[in-house]
Amino acid sequence: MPRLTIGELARKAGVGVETVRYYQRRGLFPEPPRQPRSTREYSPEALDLLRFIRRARGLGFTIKEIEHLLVLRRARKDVGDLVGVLTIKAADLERSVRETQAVISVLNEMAAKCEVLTGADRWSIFDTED
Amino acid sequence: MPRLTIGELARKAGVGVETVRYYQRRGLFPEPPRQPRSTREYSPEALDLLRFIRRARGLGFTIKEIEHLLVLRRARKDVGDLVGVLTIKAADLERSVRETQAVISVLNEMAAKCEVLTGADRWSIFDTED
DNA sequence: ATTGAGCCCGTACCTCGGTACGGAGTTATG
DNA sequence: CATAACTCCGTACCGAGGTACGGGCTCAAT
Repeated sequence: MPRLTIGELARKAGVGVETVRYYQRRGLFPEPPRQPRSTREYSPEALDLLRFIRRARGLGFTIKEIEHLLVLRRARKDVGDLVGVLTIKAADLERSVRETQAVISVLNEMAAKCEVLTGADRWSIFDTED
Repeated sequence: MPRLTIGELARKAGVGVETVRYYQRRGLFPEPPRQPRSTREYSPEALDLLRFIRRARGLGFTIKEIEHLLVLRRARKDVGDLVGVLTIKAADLERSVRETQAVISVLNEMAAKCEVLTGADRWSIFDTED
């Protein structure tokens, strides 16, 4: 059972050492035992966990949401709402995509309006009518 | 020519008083003259300006980008790259939409995979293969 | 023996766009 | 004239997710 130092762990998971310490401070990541003195010794399970966190972060889950995921994950069964968590997150992202697309439309309309105006009048495209 | 206090100005533009002061500190918004002593007196042009800033913020422009827009706007002519600014911003947002959509796809695939797994195996959907 | 790497810790700092606080002075209304 | 509402200013704080710093250890190789 190979034990890892924080530096090895961080490298293998693709995050920074400071990030691991940060996750520990946040309580996302349990403090590992320390064998001789001081230096932390991580098990391969810790590496799995850290990769899980990294993956979830990459999927847009916040630290708080990951805390929740980890509670479920630690339970190791009865994960009936995992699909729910994924679809809710997907729906969240879809909502933000739609909002952004609305802004894109406005910008494109403004650009079109802008083309038919000249000089200082162009700035009128920023006017609101409410 | 009605002069406005900071509170009136902020209310009419739909932002907070502190926000106006903040824009002033950031140099986005010029300090208005002060007639008798202390209180700022804003012209209707200041209201236009503040509404412009608010509108641009709503369209996803950062403060720095707005600074740039304001330089162009103050020039009051030769705004040939205004269309460019708008289309670049639209393209930025489109890129971020595409990135988010990719994540949504992954989440949906994960949810589908999850449905055919049971118990703790479900967590394997978070595994990466690189 | 002496670099140098890697680890320990607490704490400060970063971005971004504000928001809040608190004490003092000023203005508007009754 | 009193009281409320507004304004002034500097500074601190928020959330989110880290990142950096600096002093002090220990360990291995040169």
